Amino acid sequence: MPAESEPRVWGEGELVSVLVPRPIGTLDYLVSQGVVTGSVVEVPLANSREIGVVWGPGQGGVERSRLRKINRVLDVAPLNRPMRHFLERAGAYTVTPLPIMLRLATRVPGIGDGMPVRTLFHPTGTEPAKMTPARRNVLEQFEQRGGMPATMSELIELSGAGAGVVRGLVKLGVLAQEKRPRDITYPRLDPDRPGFELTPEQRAVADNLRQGVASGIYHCTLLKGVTGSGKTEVYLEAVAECLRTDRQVLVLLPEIALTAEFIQRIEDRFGGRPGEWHSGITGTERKRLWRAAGEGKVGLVVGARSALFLPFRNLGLIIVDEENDGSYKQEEGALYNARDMAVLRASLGAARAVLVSATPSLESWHNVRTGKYSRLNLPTRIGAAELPEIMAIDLREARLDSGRWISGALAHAMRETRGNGHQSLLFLNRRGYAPLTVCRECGEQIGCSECDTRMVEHRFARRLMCHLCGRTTPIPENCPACGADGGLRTVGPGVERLADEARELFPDSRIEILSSDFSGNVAEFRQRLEIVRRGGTDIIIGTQIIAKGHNFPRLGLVGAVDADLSLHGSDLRAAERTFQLMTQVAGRAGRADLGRRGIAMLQTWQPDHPVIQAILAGNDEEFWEAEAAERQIAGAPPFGRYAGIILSGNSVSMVEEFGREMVRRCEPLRRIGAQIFGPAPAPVAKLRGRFRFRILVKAEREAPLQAALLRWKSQFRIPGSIRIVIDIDPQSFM
DNA sequence: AGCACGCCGACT
DNA sequence: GTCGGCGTGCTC
Repeated sequence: MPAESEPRVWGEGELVSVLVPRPIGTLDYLVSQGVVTGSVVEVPLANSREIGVVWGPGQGGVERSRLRKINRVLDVAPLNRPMRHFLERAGAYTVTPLPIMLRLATRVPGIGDGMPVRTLFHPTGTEPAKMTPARRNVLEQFEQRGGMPATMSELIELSGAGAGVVRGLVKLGVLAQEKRPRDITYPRLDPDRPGFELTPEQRAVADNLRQGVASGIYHCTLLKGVTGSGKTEVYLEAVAECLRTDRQVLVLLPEIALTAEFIQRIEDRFGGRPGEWHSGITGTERKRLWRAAGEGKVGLVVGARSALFLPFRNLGLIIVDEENDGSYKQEEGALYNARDMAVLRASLGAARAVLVSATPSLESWHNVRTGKYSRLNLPTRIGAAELPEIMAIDLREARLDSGRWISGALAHAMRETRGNGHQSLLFLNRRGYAPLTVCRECGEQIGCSECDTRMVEHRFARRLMCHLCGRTTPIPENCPACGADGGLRTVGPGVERLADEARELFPDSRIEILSSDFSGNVAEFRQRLEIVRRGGTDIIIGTQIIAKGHNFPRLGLVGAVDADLSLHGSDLRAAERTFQLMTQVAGRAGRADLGRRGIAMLQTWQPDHPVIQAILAGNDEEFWEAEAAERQIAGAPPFGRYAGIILSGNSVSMVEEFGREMVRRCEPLRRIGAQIFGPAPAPVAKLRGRFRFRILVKAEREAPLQAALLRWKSQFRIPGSIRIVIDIDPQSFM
């Protein structure tokens, strides 16, 4: 890391090294106008241009005659030192080349366009030679607004004339136009508006977090609170403190669908909307927020994991809500875990990190235990709501007919809940109608042509869909393998099919399906949620998406239709995930004052399984202890570390052979005591038409894994037809 | 990553 | 004869 205390300034004719988002990394350029380290610049590169960042002094080694000049310095704030440092460190940790890290931070379309402008029109006072009705209409608008300038869209709207009329008037010199910066600022959030009424327990935790923020030094806190304990209200006090000291706050949420509800809470608390950043945010708004973050002109940003790469000027606090959520791990492109990177970013910028969850990840739990993080607890539910009564339904005794998934006991409880005027929620973590279509004649299971997966029937859309690549096909009449007519059968339940069953059982009930299939349209999803929340639905049928912090005040019963779903399989985190999911889903029930305790029912084939038992007992500490002990024996995270190396290409034999060659020459890895497994077909052996193999590297926690991986990889000349991706801390290892 | 250069197959 | 496939190499 280059030592640097003050931002270094360079003047005309001096040599700087510029990081560009291309694999070459840094290149030397001549300074044409003053720049500092971190300045965002446009440079000529081959026969095109590229946006880059001044990274340090020129490295030399290239003849001066071959050096080119920086085209221009962009009118945006330079990337500050903590930001540059963060990109370097995050890249080093995830074994991601720096140019790709830079891309994460600067890939904002139109970033170089300068301040957004808008064109305003106002009359010059001259009369048009020829007055037409349309022209008169336009000019009258100005009289009505006392000569105030107007935008084109305002004029069209108010006068009913076309844009051509306005442009014509400009041409005649009757109207003048001028460009003004469209400086829509983010509202100042007021931390001193009266907050929520906090209980003494909440107040104590909030005070602790607040003092931490005020201290101005890095620390990470795990905020563990049962569902309904008011975690959000509590950490918003830390947000308020940070805003008070004029530093910026980033709140990360795992799911876009959660942002609308969250932003409303922010508005209620601070009297203004925060900046919002996720894949659903469009061009102009992205540009505006990126710029404002760098200038320190937005106090609070709420966003998905990619918001972590906004160039904050003065970040004081990062909140990671639902920190255990698997979607914080980016699985494509740059592979990073936003939760871990958030902690890294906080530590480099003297900021606080707060990881929030009802059911923390084992990693965070372990970090508390070893003293790396501290922990604050909110064990009590607020209001009259109590933890639900949790019971298991033994599916072996339920004797369900084939094609049925709602047991008699669950149906009975649903009927009672309805009778009490409350809502039931059925949880099933499977989108679509049926996860599998098989041919009864030949046994063919319809799969995706490009991926190693089964096609999932979506009856609503009348198509089969691959949940990995998104490819869809019409539902075939005949078996695509043997051609048999009418032999295709759907197997297993998805939420759509479960809804059919519920409709049959409760024909008079209003039923709503909530799954990520609808989150493509955020507005629609939000509307559906609102209807559900207001009690416009009797039975909610949902996937994982409903386990993530939505508030359903009228919910009386939660039924986990298949509590075993993620227990099978050899995934190391399966037990942890099931525990978290079930606990959170169970926690949905009885959040508000329903006058009676909520009920959670887990349908399971293995009621004696330790995970099911731990959920029934509501004893999470016991669960973590047991899980940690098993991981320690296995040398698995967080006690050891894994890295996955995914090789992909169009030729199976070529990819596999290259993988074998890599394993054969693994001296650099052996030297740090790592174990190497594979190459084996990757968990998804074929994706978008490319065949994938995986090599698994297992190392001790303190071993210099990243450096060894780089040394190892640099031994090989990788053919252009093969792609290699290194995945540090993969989510699944098998 | 782009983009040009360059060397071999099937076409107006 | 040319158009165009994508392998190789370069970008301060």
